[in-house]
Amino acid sequence: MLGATLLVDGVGGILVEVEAYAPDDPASHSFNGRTARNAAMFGPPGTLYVYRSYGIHWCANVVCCPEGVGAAVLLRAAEPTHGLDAMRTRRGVDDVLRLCAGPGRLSQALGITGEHDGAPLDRPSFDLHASPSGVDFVASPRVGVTRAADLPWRYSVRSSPFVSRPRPRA
DNA sequence: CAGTGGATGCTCT
DNA sequence: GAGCATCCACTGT
Repeated sequence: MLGATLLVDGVGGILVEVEAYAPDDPASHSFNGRTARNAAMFGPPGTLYVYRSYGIHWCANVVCCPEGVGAAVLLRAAEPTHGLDAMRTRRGVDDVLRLCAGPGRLSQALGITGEHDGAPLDRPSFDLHASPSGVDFVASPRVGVTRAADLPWRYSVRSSPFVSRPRPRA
């Protein structure tokens, strides 16, 4: 996922920070099995899983495992490349470094909401372009999780200024 | 810069 | 009724 370009209605950028959530992972929404909320996590690869965070924000994940497994990758940050004006309007922020730096911010900038939960990414209005090979990345602990906090499953493009805070080491 | 607290809704106990 | 895979504004150095 790192280095891939994700666009929603032509607006988006290059993914520079993601987090993995596995089915046997106490921090994963799928840990206690399938429910109404997490059903999209059990869909086929390429399915979008969107949930509401802290009552306010939307957070977007991409299913990257076979159907029925219940695993997904949280999209945490992107480097804005397409539709900067639309993103600035949606975010109410001018600084390009803060448009997509964080899962709630990224979803807001790309216009992703609960209506997109369960949507397939290989169809309009989405565009997902594969990353170039050989992306240089760093692994670090996941942000904001209390269970399985030791797993270094937050992956960031090394030295990218577009990642969220707290900034990963090296 | 670091630390604190409020907003706010839904899921699961 | 607790607990969030968060963000922003505000405080004090």
